[in-house]
Amino acid sequence: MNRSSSVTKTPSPRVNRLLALLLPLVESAAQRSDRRLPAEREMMAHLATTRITLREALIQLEAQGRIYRENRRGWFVSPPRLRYDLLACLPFHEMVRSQQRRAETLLLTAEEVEAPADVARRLGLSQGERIYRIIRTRLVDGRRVLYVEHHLRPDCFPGILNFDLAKESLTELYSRHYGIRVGRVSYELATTVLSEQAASALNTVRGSPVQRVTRVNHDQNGRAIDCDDEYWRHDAIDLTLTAAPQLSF
Amino acid sequence: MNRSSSVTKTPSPRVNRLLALLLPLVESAAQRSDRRLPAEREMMAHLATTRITLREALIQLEAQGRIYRENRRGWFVSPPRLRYDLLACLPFHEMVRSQQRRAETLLLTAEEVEAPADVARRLGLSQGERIYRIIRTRLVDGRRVLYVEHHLRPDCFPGILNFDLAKESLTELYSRHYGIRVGRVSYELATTVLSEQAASALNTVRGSPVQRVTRVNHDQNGRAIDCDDEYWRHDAIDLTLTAAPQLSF
DNA sequence: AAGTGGTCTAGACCACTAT
DNA sequence: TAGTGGTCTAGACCACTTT
Repeated sequence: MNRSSSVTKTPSPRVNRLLALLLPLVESAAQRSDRRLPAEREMMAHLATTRITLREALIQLEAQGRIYRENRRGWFVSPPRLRYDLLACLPFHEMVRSQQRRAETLLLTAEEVEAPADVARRLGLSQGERIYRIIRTRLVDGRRVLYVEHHLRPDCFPGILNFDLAKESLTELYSRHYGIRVGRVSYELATTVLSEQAASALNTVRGSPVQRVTRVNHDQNGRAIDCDDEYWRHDAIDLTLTAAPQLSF
Repeated sequence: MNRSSSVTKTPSPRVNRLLALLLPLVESAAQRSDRRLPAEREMMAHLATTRITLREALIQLEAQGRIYRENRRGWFVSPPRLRYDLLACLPFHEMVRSQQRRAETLLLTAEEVEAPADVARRLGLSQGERIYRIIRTRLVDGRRVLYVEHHLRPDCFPGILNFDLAKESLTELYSRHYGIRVGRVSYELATTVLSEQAASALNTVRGSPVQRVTRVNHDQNGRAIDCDDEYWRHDAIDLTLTAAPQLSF
């Protein structure tokens, strides 16, 4: 059988054919309540290909944001994305609820540690100064989509580690108990991969692509008070933002 | 030989070992003028592994943004990232020059076409209306880092296709010849993969991750005048943005 | 023509999840 | 314990780039 029926120089590789053949499987899995795709060996037999080749096609679909995997559990069709408006600055639970989705938060650790170099730089501290670090996993409709590390200046938030950090919004704690309101935020966005720890917190695997959102919050007086490192499953969000351009520099 | 000397449940897989072994190679390649890594088969012999396993490690490094590939040419160490301030709204050449880098633009096509559904939606047109589409590839220091499709409302910019679109900045054409200034921009950001066409324009390959930046420009009166679909090699940019949060919705 | 990465085969064993 | 995905082996041929 001829792999390329057209005159293009590059023959359509098998993976491309597979991508087309997989689409109906994806669509029918999207109808199922668990959104699960058939087992790899099943698809491999059905599509008459090798496991490595099939997996390459699946990884393509994952990179496109159409499917995702849970470590050693299987492949699933991605639910609709959450809209994440960078300038709205909504607390996570509010953002999720406002879109008729269900939010959950798991607290992994909350402790005082030495500031890593990049955190110290962003908060204007010297390296080795101590900060509060809060690590959480956040879920939307039961799916783990976000791994986030918060780093707080302890002088701004004494005793904050004693609150129930799985339930409370940090933003609300800031204003309600510390009288601090966020006056300016700066973001840094990049595509990257998860650390081993973050991957296991998201039930996923080393290689999957993620969207990193780094945020530094400043108070009303322009002082950096905390920063976040957010790692989102990239298929889970639509980052948006609307603004009038700054006229100079 | 024991692959895991600690008590962790997950044994460190070979790919992790490879990643560590590859770092010195990456560092020494970063010194070379062409920034090129050794050939895969050479590294594979040097590191005593298989090509598939080696390639998996390389793809990891690519996903981390440390190295990149050019189709069938080889692997290279990524140069320092370009800072891309979303709110600065600088024209490409200016943004690049201001960071002491060298910018180039290649014009691929400039023609009138029917608006695709998503473009029509973003510009507030009905599907099938005609628009100007300009497709360009942009380079930084000789490296192809950006594939961008512009879609323009023809009623705003009659005759714009006759300008030298490889040299001229669209933003400047807008204000100089059409008296239009951009009053508001809205962005949508996502991680995705390249189409076949975009991949070949960037000398890269189907699977490589890219950062997509979609922008809709509005004029002083709030009317959508054009939109871009930008596809950046994800290791080429640092997206940044600083703003005061909006107080309600 | 030689060398490069891109793709593919046909298996295998392992760690972990689900039952 | 059976089934799943994760990892790995040892090759092969092909399209394209470079010499």
